[in-house]
Amino acid sequence: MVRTRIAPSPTGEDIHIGNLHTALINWTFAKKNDGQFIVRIEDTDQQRLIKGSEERILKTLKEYGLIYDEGPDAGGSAGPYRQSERLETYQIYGKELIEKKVAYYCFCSKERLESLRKKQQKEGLVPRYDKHCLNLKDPEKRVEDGESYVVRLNIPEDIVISFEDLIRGEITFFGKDLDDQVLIKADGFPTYHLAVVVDDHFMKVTHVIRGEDWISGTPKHIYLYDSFGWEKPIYVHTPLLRNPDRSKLSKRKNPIWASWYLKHGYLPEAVLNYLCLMGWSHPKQKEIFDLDEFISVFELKNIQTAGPIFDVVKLEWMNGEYIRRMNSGLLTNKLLEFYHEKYPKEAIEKTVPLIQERIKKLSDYLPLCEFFFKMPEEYQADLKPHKSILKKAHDTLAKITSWKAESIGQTLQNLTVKEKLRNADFFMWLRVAITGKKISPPLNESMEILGKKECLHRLSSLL
RNA sequence: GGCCCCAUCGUCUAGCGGCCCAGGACGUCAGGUUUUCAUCCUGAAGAUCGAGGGUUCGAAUCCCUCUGGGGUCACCA
Repeated sequence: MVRTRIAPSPTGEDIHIGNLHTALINWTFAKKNDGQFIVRIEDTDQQRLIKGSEERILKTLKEYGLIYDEGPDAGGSAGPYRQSERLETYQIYGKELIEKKVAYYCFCSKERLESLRKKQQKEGLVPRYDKHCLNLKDPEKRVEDGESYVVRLNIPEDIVISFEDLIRGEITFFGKDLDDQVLIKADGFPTYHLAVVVDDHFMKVTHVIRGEDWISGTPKHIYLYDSFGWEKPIYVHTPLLRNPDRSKLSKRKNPIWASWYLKHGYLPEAVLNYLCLMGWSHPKQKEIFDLDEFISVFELKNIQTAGPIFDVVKLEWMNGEYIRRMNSGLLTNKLLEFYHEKYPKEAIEKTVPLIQERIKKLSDYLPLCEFFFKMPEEYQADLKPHKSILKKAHDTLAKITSWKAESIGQTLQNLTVKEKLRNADFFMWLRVAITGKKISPPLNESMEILGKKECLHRLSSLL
């Protein structure tokens, strides 16, 4: 039985787009194998906790349609799914490690650690704990006396730890390069390294699919699994999404919160489709496909190891493709929802055929179509020199009995011929007069939708 | 800096020893259609496959070295 998981920590505004990427892979792999996809909240850092973060992460995940089988608000037999609610478990296994001499109590002060680190750095050494507390006489007594302590992993200097990464092959680390990582902090909370191993084991996670920034932490996890005598999961370290300068995707250089894209008019299915293409490609080189298809053709082994740049331009193109291929009723509803029903459905419905091929994001709609809902407040061209021709246009249009795009167009066309005007000039003036803008949906059709009365009103108000 | 990961057009990628003097997509540029924009159509530029050595009859594909990029080195995840 395949069980995958993502383990976001509620220390940000929302789920990171990179985490959404790994969530997508975890979810897809679970689906493909009729397995379960779990969300576990890693809230062991009490300092960095952000209120409301967990709720937003879970909400965004749902908005993207990555529905989890088990999680803090979904239940499941391996719960609780919030690490802050599993503290006793970590305590028990921390003790077990101490008994097995795999871990030890450490009473060093922050100050000592700080000066040790400074000294090592000064000497050009890698900052590492010096095992100062490894062989204390009676540490249990000091713990019982209430002295502040942490529990550290005791990594032997001469050990060689290797593990197999499904897409990267064997990766080897040496004990001398690894630090005696803190497993249980002074506040009694575990650090990531203990919690992740204990939880993945008891939650029966079979495949640990996470970002490559965790590779260097993995040997510690391996050492813990071996010490407990537990079966290890299969590891897959996915490539990290990058900024255009190839550094790890960051807030400064990119919108990183997954919900940002939704708020700015991107469709969840388009974002997910684009994410599919980050470090993976369709066997038939297809670029646009839905999640069902992704599930059926996806293979973990085909994930690329090089870190891809997250290119918003291509994402926009893809979003535009999704909008283009959508049926117009659906697009109407999406727009209605996107603008919180601020505009009447019937009105949006009529305009959709005009703009469906012109917008790439839902948010492109309003700048293009706002003139349908209200008079232009400003005009992108000076119409004063063209008042007389606009007057003629007004009077000619006033005579039209059947207010249809075709007859409007024909009437205006005749006018340009009669007045010996260039189409491009005349229609631009009229376009600005009606819409306020130099760029708009097709003019005749727009005028038909606006209605005769409103069009004449807009023209006469300029005269 | 130590350790680890990675390396094909600007970007996402195809490629698993001969079908590749490297294919597709985004983007860019030029032309056509069009009353604006967008769409659409046609075409073009764009990668000495990071560099240098091997292995081989033959290498983008295998090996080594170097270079470059990235990650990680907390009582953060």
